[in-house]
Amino acid sequence: MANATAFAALADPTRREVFERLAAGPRSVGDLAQDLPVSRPAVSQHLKVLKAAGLVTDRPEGARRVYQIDPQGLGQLRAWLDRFWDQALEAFKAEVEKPDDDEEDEA
Amino acid sequence: MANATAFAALADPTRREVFERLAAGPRSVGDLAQDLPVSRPAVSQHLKVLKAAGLVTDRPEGARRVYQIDPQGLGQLRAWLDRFWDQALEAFKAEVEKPDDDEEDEA
DNA sequence: ACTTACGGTAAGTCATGGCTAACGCAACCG
DNA sequence: CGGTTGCGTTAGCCATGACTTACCGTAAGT
Repeated sequence: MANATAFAALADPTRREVFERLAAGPRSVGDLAQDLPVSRPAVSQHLKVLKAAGLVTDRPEGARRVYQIDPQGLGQLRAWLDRFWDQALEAFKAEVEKPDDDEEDEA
Repeated sequence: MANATAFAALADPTRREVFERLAAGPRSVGDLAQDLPVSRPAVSQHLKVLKAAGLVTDRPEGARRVYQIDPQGLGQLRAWLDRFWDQALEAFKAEVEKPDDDEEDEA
């Protein structure tokens, strides 16, 4: 499952912070680290994880390195969640509509 | 942010396994643990986390305890992701359409 | 009431990973 | 060219958490 890494990536609070900042627009590593409570290497590592999860892309811009959101990874996550949503909701409805007796199809 | 716990909950592979099994329909703890590679207490702990994240609900059924998906938690997660999707996509488009830079890195 | 089944909790172990500090490398500028 | 700036990487430390075994409360069956 490809979104396994995506979930793991977004599970970390700092990483989500980085990701949210990136959602507003492309930023460089040092720029991101400047208004975050962690060091620059920490941000760099987090970006590495986000990149591996397909959530961000990096582009070298001179000496700097600019990171930005990768809509593809986010889209995959969204697609998985949507599929899951349908399945879960269906099972949920089926359970609600059966009082306490096991009637298969009633409504 | 409420979905912080949801992301953390779904980040664990075993917990996602439990959650997916639950998506197919309500199950009891022992039932779940039976076809999972972990012990019953482990499953119980995972369910506790999922419940705290608002992803599942539990209902005592005699001596058993039946767990099922909570569509509300899943819906919140979906809503957050959707909002985020719009924001990220907009920023992404704005960056691509920026004229004074000629990079062709669009998906 | 005793026994059996089921689940949650406590304690302890072990692996994962997030963090900092220190180093190496490449790109701008004088 | 040499100094400076900006990033990535490595090594090591420490906190978090996933797991198991053992135990206890509770509900049903006899």
